[in-house]
Amino acid sequence: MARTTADIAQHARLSEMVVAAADRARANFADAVKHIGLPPHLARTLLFLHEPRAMRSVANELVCDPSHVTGIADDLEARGLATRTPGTDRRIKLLSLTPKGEAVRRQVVAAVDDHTGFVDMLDESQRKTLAELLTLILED
Amino acid sequence: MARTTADIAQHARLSEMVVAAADRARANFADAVKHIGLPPHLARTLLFLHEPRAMRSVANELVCDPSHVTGIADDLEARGLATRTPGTDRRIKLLSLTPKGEAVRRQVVAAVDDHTGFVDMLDESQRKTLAELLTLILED
DNA sequence: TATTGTTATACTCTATAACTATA
DNA sequence: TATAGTTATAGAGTATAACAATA
Repeated sequence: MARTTADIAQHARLSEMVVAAADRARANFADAVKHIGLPPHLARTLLFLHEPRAMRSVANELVCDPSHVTGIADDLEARGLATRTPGTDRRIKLLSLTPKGEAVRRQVVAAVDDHTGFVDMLDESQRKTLAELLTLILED
Repeated sequence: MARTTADIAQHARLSEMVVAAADRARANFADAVKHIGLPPHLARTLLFLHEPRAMRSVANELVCDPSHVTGIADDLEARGLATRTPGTDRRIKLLSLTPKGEAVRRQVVAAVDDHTGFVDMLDESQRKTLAELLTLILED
C-alpha cells in the first residue's frame, strides 16, 4: 500500500486514521445533538439510561472515574432529565430518566439516526465490514 | 446486523466502536514510546519533523491551535531534540530536528513499527480494507 | 492591514485522595 | 473491612485574546 506520509510506517498511519475518524465521529455526534441543547457528554449519557443504572455502572459505560459521574448526574437532575433513587442496597443510587428525560433521550436517538454523518460515506456492506474489523481490534 | 445494545442505533454503535478503537490506538502509541522517555505528544510531533516545518505547519499536522505549539517547541528545545531557525520570511520560525532529535525520531519510528499493537489483530488484507474504509470516512 | 509566533489566561475533561454512609 | 457515592483538589490538554515583529 502506498504511504502518503513519506516515512511514517503503515502501522502508525493506520493509527492516525483511526484517531482522525474518531475525532470525526465525535464532532458528528456533537453536531447531531447540538439543536437539542445538551452538551455531548450528557446526550451520550442519556443513551445509556434506557434503564435505571447505578452511578458506578454509568461510569463503566462512559469509561471514566465514578467521581466524574456525580457531576453528570447533578447536571441531568438540574435539567429535570433524571433522578437519583435508592437501590435495595442502600449504598447504591440508581440514575433513572424522568418522563422529560425519556422524551429528550428519544430526541437524541432520533438525531443520531437522522444526522448525515460519517457513516453515510459507507454503504451497508462496508459498514458491516468496518464493524467486523473494529470488533477484531477491540477484542482482548 | 445484530444490535448489541438494545436501542442504540447501528449508526451510534459504529461511532462508539471507532472512538473505542482510537482510545486503543492512543494507549498503544503511549505504550510503544514509553521506554523512550518522551510524552506521547512530543513523540508524535517528532514523527512530523522528518523535514523542518514552520510552527504553524506543525499546528496543522497536530490539529491544534498554533499557540499550543510554542510550548511543544520549547519542550523539544529544552530536551535538545529540535531548534527554531528563522525562515526566509522572517516572521516564520522553522522547527528542525537536531542530530539527537533525528536519532530519537528513529527510535520512535522503530518503536511504533515494532510494538505489538492493535493493528496486529489484523492480517495484511484486513489492514488494507480498514485503511480503505477509513479513507472513505475521512474524505470531505 | 494581514500574518507568524508568543504570552497570559481560562476553560474542559478527567483523575486522585479523603470522606460518609452503608454493607 | 470493603464498597457506593461524594467532595475537594489538581493535573493534562487545549483554546482565546491581546501583543510584538514582520510582511
